[in-house]
Amino acid sequence: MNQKDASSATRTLTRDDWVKAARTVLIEKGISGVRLRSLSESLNATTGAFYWQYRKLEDLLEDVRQDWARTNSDPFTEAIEAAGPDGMRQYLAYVRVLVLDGTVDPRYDNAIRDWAHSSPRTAEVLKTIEIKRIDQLTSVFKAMGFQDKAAIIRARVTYFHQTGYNAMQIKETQEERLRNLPYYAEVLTDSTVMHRLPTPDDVRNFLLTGGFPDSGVEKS
Amino acid sequence: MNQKDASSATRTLTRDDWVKAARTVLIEKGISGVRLRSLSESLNATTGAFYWQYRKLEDLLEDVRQDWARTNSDPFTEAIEAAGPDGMRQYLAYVRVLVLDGTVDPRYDNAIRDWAHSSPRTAEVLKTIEIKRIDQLTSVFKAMGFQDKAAIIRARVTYFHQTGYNAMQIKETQEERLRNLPYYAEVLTDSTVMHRLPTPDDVRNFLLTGGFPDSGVEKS
DNA sequence: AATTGGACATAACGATTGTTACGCTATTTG
DNA sequence: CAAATAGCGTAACAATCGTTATGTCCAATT
Repeated sequence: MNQKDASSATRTLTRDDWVKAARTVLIEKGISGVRLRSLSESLNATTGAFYWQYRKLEDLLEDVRQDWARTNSDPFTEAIEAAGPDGMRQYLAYVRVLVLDGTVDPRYDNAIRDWAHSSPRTAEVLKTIEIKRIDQLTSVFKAMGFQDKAAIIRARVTYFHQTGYNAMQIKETQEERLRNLPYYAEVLTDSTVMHRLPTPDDVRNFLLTGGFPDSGVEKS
Repeated sequence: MNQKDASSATRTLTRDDWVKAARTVLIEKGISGVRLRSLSESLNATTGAFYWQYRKLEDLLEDVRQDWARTNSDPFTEAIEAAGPDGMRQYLAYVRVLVLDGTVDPRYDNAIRDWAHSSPRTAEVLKTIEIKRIDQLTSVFKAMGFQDKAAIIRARVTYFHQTGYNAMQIKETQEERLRNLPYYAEVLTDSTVMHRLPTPDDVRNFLLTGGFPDSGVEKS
């Protein structure tokens, strides 16, 4: 029943293995599913192996929090910064990461938010990241031409909307979601440019190219 | 150390006492805080008292789910139905329950949503209620004059927005929230009528009276 | 070849969980 | 007044939790 498989070399679990395992369980079962013995089982190891890498469970959990802070925020930051100075292009980059990229897992956000209700430290990390995200969106809407107050409000509605959408585990195909996008975009950005995109593929291309490559994005 | 206080009559705990205690802990500590012994302590009783009222813990938890389904949904239903046929008045009634009434506790919603991630039965109850709520909001926006598709989208944005707002435990005074309301309302309903309300008290009165008592609500 | 140390497995500890069996008491019933 | 039952308290059960002490094996070093 011992591990003699997986090549002949000595198995060496890394901290990253534990973080990945914990993240998977956290996402699928919530923080109450993150137990030392089941974690160890999923890695074909025992609790003794864990305490070789970590001094206590809390240390692993802190690594998970930091992992989330990076993997679920950096893609947005990078995409928006790469979109240039145009606000609408920045917004489209944001939506592209949300809908088309596979890098960000919204269920990870949900799990962290749930966890935050029973863990002050998690709540602290969450709050820090959320303030960063909303500030980011605020600057996007300012770049679109909205005044300070209006930009803050739209950033909040956009972020709350996304949070609520994720929290509800909506079952939609990507096609449906792309088809609905112009309607959401109209409410959130007050722009109707995306209504000129009749098919989901049009919407997809629009997001991937960052808007019409010829005319740019119009604003009144 | 026995109970000889609280008048001379025999203490008689009801199922409702247990439900209320469980709800309080659920809201403040999450489902992982709902433990038999601490529940019993909060009622100055022991676990033996619990098993006189319930066969098992799950039976109490089901009562909590049903309690939530009622107390956090009925007020919206009643307010909207009492608002008459005008869509904007219905929307204002919805917002009034949300912001001014004290009957609905948004943290109760959060707790249930968290719980749903680790409890399939809770997820089932939650989904049922949420479909009901969005359908309700959809009919409100239809009454406002929006076409089917647009009404559904606005209902979702509104509900997701509310869900996200609650999930994030925003710290705002009621005054701030009232002051922001016209901006949110503009985005969600595409109406600027509430911008004529300069002070929080104006917004409050507007919500309580269901709109301008003289002119009604204008639509193009 | 003998020794050492890294990378675990094994097993047990105390604490806490839901649950159950049983004992007690005050009120009601006959 | 005696008996019965409702309404609990008490204590122990097995299961599970994080944690620790100790044992074991393979690889690298000397």
